[in-house]
Order: sequence, then structure tokens, then C-alpha cells
Amino acid sequence: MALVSIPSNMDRTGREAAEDADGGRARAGELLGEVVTRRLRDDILEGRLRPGERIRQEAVARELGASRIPVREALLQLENEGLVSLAPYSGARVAKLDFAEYTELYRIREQLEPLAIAESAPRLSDEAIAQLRHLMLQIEQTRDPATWLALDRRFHLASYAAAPMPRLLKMIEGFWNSTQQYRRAFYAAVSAPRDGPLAGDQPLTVVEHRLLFDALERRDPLDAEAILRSHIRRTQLTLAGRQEVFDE
Amino acid sequence: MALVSIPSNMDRTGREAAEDADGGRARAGELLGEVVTRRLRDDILEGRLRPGERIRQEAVARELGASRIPVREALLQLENEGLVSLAPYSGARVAKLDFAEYTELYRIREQLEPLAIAESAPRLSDEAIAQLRHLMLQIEQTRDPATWLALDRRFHLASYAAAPMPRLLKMIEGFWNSTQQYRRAFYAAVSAPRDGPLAGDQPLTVVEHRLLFDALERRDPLDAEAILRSHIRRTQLTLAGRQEVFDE
DNA sequence: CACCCTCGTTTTGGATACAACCTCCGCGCC
DNA sequence: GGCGCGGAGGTTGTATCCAAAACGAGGGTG
Repeated sequence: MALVSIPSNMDRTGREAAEDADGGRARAGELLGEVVTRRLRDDILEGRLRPGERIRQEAVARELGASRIPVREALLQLENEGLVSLAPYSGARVAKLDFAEYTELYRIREQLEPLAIAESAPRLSDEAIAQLRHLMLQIEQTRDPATWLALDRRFHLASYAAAPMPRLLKMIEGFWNSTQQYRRAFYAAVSAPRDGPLAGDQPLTVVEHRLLFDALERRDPLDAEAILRSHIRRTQLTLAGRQEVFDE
Repeated sequence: MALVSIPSNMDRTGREAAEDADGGRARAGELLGEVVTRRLRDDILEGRLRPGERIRQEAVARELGASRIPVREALLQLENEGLVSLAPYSGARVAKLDFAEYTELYRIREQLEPLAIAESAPRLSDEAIAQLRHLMLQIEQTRDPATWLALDRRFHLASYAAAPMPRLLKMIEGFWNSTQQYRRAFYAAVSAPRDGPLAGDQPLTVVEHRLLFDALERRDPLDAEAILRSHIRRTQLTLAGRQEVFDE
């Protein structure tokens, strides 16, 4: 019952830029509720809190040395991000998507992420391209499922980051977070042993990433958009094919 | 400084189904924070609270006979809906979109609402069609800007309602809420006097609604999708053409 | 043996009280 | 006259405390 990870700085799987660096300690002039939010969000995304698991306000508060007020704020925030579901007087649970909700989210992603990449591609700096290339190569050499997951996420989000649409980018990040549990379950189920070959849909993903990167390097919005749309659709179908990921 | 409307049941412009009927009083077993949320949201959407106006927790709490705790809950909720912007220790203000954010939201709507109507069209019940026809006819006969706005909103949201994608529908409603201030300003600026002819883009909108309704009556997803996409795009351009709506 | 009702415990929702921080107005300085 | 600054007042953030509702164990009943 690892409610909130104590220090647990994780392995961090080679994140150099560290977009979301410190998940635990308070930043300067930051509200307590935001600290709690980040902590709980990380715990959910990293799988330390399982879907359906109950989150007790008092326990979280004690563990962080705060009162329940900031915890409630954090839970509200996370509910709006779709990571937690609240029921009045009944408490908070880590959100759990059923198959229909999962499909819905992918349909939405299929509309929004192509838009994001089309707006981003022509605006990518040379540094951003270099960073994307680096991430792509790292992904191809990774065997560990958790690392693969983290890098894949960073690759895609970085490919959208130049789009001048902050609200869209926030929404997309939220979708990645909400569906993370299934990607984790999927890669945990299919991935091969250390030093083995890539498994599951990883070989196909590698090819798609290569194509996507090529389009991005050319700053070609139409091409990138088309490849990405097909990539998202194929990924959705692949996960959906693994029914065991959805029941438990 | 009408912070929160006292009783003010509004004119309600002939809402029979009353989806969001009671904006003020508490429903059975409802959390206080949700009451506050609905109240503030209505105040913002109906224009009683102006964009940029400050919202003081204490004032809202006193006016509703509650403490500040539920008010804070409501403000967080509304921030996530994009209707309020919060700054730590500095307070809450009614959110105000600049032109770039406004454009961004329309780009997103242009992707999501066609998806929603394509999923909804084949699933519309005969009753829903009848309701849509009724709304369409009401819109054509309305001259009052506020009524036009409310009916137009109901018409479009009703046309999506049969889509089995609850999260998508919630998002779309949020976009309508966020951009409401500009639609209001636009129709307030262009609309003709009582008993005059339709003004501004209203004649074109009437034609588009007729085409859209025809496609919906046939339950034709592709046709509805195409018409809606063009309708959204034209609306965005029309509003953007009226620069005076954006500066003040 | 399964189901339902009851009552105590636990947990959440909300109010009050206190501490941290910002806002804003007036003053001094350039 | 405009700009920066500092303190008083006010607003927000958080902790503590009380009320209300859900959860669960235990016993009774069909």
C-alpha cells in the first residue's frame, strides 16, 4: 500500500532536460496544493498507485506533513485531469478507464495530435530536431518497458511542443496521462527479456518513428500529420487487440 | 458590481427541456461546492461577471451563506473549465481570452465538433430530430441577441448529444462556454433592432442550420460533418473580422 | 444459508481561526 | 511631474475543529 512514495527519486531513465524534474519537493513560492498534485500525479503515472485504488485524504496529508485542505485541492485538480474520480462523501479513487472510454480518448487524440504536429513541424528549431533524433535513437535501443514508455512519451510530446497552442498541448498531455495505464500494461505484457529483440508492436513503432522524424526534419506538416494519424490509429488497434489488458 | 445574481431566475428564453435548469438552489444530496460552481458559471456565461473582473472568495461566500472552502472548490473547477484564471495569493479573475487563444479554441473546435456530430447523427432519435427542428425554427424568428445566443448553443449541443462520447461532449461544452463572451459581444454589436430583419451573419447562419438539419434528419454523418466544419470555420472568420470585439 | 437491517466507526464535507502574502495608496526622491 | 518604495489593510492559503454521510461488522429473519 505505497500511498505516496517517500523519497523514491526513481531511476529517471536518462532524462536530461527534465521537463517535470522534481516530483516531490516544493518549488519556490509554490502552493502546497500543487506539490501534492504533482506528487499524486507522479504516483499514478508511474504506477505506484493502481487504477481503482482508494486515496484517503488523511493518509496523504499525514505522509506529506500537510493538512487535508491542500490534499482536497489536489484531488479536485487531478479529477479534472481525468486521473482521479471523486464521489461525494465516498472518497477518491485512481481513475480507471473502461474500454469505451479508452476508445473515445483515442478517437479524440486522433483528431487533435495531427493538428498539433502540423502546427509544430514548421516551427521546430534545429535544437528540437536534434533532441528528437536523440530520443528516437534511444527508444530503438531500449528494452526496459518503463524506459520505453517514458521515452516514447517524451518523443511525441516534444514533436508537438513548437505548436503555438498551449491549451491544445495541455489537453494532449492529459490524454497521454489518462491512457498511460494501458500502455504500461501492454508493454509490460509483450516486451521481451533484457537484451532480447524488440517485441510486440515495437518494431513497427520504430519504423513509424523513423518516418515521422524524417517528415519533421523536413518540416513537412502534411506528411507528419498523415503519418501520425496512422500511427495513433494503429497503436489504438494494437492495444485493443490485447483484451487481457482491459480486464482485471 | 453584481457579484452573484441574487434570485434572478432570468427570462430563460423559453427553455422547456431545461438541461441546466436551476442555477442557484441546491439539488438533493449535492455538494455545496457544486452549487457555487453552477452559480458562478451562470454569472459568467450570462455576462453578469465581466471578463477580467476580480472574484473575491469572501464576497461570494457571504452572498451564498457558505464559507470560503466550497468557493475555492468552485474556483478550481471553473479554472479547469477555462472560465476563471487563478494566481496564487493574488486571486481569481474571470478568464479573458486574447485573440490568439480565441483562434486556438476555434481550431480545436473545428477538429472535435465534426467528430461529435458524425457520431451523433446516426444515433439521433425521432424526438431529438423534432427538438432540433423546433430549435431551428425558434432561432429564425428570434431578434433578441441573448435569446439567439442561448438557442444557437442549445441547437448545436443537442445535435451532438447522441454521440456516445461523454468526455468529448463535456470538452465541447467547455469550448462553447469559453468563447461565449465573444459571441455575445459580436451579436450585441451587429444585431438589428426589434422586429427588424436579421443582421450580421444571422442570415447565413440560418441557411447553414437548414442544411445541417437536413443532413441530421437523413442521419447522414458525412454530410453533417462537412457542413458543420464549414460553419465553424466561417463563424470564426466572421467574428475575427470584427476586431472591435477583441479590444476594450 | 443467504439476505437485510442496525449501529458504531471511519471518512469526507464544511466552518472557523490564524498565518502568509499581495495590493494599493501615500510619500519621498530623482 | 513621474517613478520607485514602504507600510497598513485586505485577501488568499492553510490548519484545526465540528457535522454529516458512507462503509462495514454483527446479528436477526425468511
